[in-house]
Amino acid sequence: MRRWLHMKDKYNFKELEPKWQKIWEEKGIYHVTPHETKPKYYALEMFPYPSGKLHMGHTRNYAIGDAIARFRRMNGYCVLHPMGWDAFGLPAENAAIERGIPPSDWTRTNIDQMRHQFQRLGLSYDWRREVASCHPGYYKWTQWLFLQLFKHGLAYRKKAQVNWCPACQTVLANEQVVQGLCDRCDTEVIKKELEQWFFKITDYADRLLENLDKLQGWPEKVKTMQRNWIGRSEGVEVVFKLKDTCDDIPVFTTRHDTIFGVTYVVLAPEHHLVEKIIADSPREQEIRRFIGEVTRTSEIDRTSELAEKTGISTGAYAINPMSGQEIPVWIGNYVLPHYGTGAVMGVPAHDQRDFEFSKKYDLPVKRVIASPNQNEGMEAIGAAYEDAGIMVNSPGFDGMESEVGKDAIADFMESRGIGKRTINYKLRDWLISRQRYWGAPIPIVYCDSCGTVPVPEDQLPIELPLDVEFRPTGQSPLNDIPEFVNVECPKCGGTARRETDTMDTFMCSSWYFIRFACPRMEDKPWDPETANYWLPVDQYTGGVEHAILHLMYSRFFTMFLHDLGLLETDEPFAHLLTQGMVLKEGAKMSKSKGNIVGLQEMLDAYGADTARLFILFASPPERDLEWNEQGVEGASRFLSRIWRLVYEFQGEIRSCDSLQTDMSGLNSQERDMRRKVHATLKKVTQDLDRHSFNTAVAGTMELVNSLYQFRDIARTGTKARAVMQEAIHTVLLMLAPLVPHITEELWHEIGHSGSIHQESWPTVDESALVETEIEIVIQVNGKVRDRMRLQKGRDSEYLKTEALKRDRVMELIQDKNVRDVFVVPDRLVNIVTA
RNA sequence: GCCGGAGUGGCGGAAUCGGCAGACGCACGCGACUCAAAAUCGCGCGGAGCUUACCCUCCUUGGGGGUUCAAGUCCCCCCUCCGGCACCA
Repeated sequence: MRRWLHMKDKYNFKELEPKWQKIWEEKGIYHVTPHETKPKYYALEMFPYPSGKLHMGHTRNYAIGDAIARFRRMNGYCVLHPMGWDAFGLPAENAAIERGIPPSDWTRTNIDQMRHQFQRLGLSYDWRREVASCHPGYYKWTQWLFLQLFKHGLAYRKKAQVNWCPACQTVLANEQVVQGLCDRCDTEVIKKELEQWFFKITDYADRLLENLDKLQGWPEKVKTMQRNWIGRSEGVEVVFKLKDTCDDIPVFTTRHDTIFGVTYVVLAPEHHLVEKIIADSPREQEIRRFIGEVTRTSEIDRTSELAEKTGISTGAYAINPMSGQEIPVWIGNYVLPHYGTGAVMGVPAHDQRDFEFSKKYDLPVKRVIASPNQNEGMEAIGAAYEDAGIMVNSPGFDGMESEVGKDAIADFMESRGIGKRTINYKLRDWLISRQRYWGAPIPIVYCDSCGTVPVPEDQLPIELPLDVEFRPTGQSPLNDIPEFVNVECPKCGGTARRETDTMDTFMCSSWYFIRFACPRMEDKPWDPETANYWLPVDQYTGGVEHAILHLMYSRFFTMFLHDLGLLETDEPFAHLLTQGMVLKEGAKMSKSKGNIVGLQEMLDAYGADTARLFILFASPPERDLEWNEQGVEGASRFLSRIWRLVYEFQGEIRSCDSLQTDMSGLNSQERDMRRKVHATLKKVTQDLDRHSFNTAVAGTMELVNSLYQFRDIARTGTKARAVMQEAIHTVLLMLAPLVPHITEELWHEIGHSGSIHQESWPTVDESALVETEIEIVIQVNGKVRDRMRLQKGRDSEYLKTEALKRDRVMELIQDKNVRDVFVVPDRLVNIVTA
């Protein structure tokens, strides 16, 4: 009995999915090494935190990434598609505190579980390259990177007002504070004065900004978010002198054209001169009370636009360096200590905020910009005039257009040494210390005689001790381990103390995409030649929630490494796809809402291919996706439909020993069918290329529907059979990147012995697309009124005459004059009547 | 407030360059198969009117205006939703 007769009549994913997963793994068909002749392609999805369970958001991310990787592979690229674990972080510590499981064990168990789920999804990773950021072989190089930054003056320690999350018991970077709340646990963040490690990302502010224009493959949305975050603004820093003490009060402004309109100066309550000014003021107590109130206010309340602007006069005066005028010095709650110089000049006539402040405290308003349109004073309007205009009341600059005046004033200030052109950023340095255990230790030692000493590179990694007592105290638990803390100074050999803070986990994830090039290299973080072969990542796929944090830190690292000569590229990700969320009943799936659809349940009930197909079909990747159980049924039904089609024809297909390639002499039905096959192939190829998975699936469904209609004809002769055979091959190949198991199974059922995933993408036979006859739409006054079938390629004149001859057309235009006729060749004729 | 993105049948969505709106799927309805049900296969499916044969006509892509022979697509104004930023001097 011949083997194919054993083909099951029903699609049984439970049997075939594990079977192929095992074979793929054993044969290592997704293993990759640099290839001399093939073009390279680096497909990457954001590596997950090993929480223990994959959810639908993960599934979507990885289904999209896998489809991209597989499609490129079939198109002749040498594809790097790796996966790893962002394995340091707080949940492991919390699990340890709650359940007494050491973070390393908890993390390892979770990784094992999640890797198993990844494998059950049939994702085409080269698992030999797996990395975990908590592995000493990995974080050795995270620490090495810290040392390189330190060596180049980009890692430094300073005492500063920092964000402290009382729940997480650690400091946070600015990027990790969202509307005053902790990004991770939504607890209100408080300010603490602490000495911490920072990375000087601000040195790269301009490049981070400018390079965005080069990133053609990034969504505009993400680039805009980064631009806003960097917040570059051009202006001048102009120095006001304190009247009695001659202390400098530098002020940053973008409206130096309004300098003659300054009627007061406002300092942030935290400004360093405040102490000096109020020290012997008769109103000292009153002022201190005000400052106390402001600094006690939380960051959210203080920076909320709704918050009332309050201030207090210090009684001191400053001198306007341009006009020589004396103006009062105030302290205001709305002046932020960490932007610009922590002091602002007040121009109530031309800044709405200053205008309101001046009204409240009865400060003078002095108009220095006249609106070009109207001459009446703005006092009557009750608002500041913030637009450009003509300068007035500005001796030496009167009559100038304010934009021109800006330059003139900046030049004047620079020539007199009272101010200089300056660029300010909202971006601040990246705070990377964390007072927690489960992270990469900072490779620094403090010595009484040598000070801050970097650990020599040959002593890396500084390993994290594994048995640790957990008490969340706000101090790193590493403090309690004398063997860890007490060390010899690497410089002088004297007694020294190790830094006990660990690094922000975003540090670990800012370079993992490079490590994948050489995941097991021991003497170097990577081999430059290999890394330069693979990088940059050609297509990066992940959630938009990382638009700023992870994506900007990674760009910063890549630029830095480029500057060191360790990488050729200075941008890590050439193309970025940010996939939408998976929703249930319109809401994000979350534990608290209890609306999570677990992957495990999906895999058990429908299998990996159905889950993947539904997720890709239901919505375009960037858009949010509403989870719909009935939609999943539909996806499953489609796969069964393909299964039955192949089942029905596998005898015929196998009986042709080789693929029929002679397609001459087809009758018209066969030709139409074949045209549909190649037209679909063309469409699906384009769709996958632009990541339009939903339309690619829809197109394939349409083709399968047509093939069902063609079934009876397919049995009428060898030519028809050959068309069906080619069609089924094409369908399986087109779907292989999306649903790898069923296509592999059927590929073997129709007589192939090699893997479908090592096949080449099919080629469109352009000759099959040629249509001799075509339908032309006839419009009268823009409305479709008739259609005609004609030979393709007729000229406009012919189409026009033919259209006007039609009964239907003559009937409609009988008593009217034809004013004009528009012809789109091979498409439509529009007859316009008077 | 500012900056993005979106708004299309009962639902998810399609229309890639200004040229037939509603592909494909879900749901629903009808038919075939069946003792029956499920599954499957086939057909129908935006709304209204007119015919209740086929046809035909009108309306319809958040609302209003415009450009054009022709607009879901381009321009102007407005509404709603989502995301980001938000006293940044």
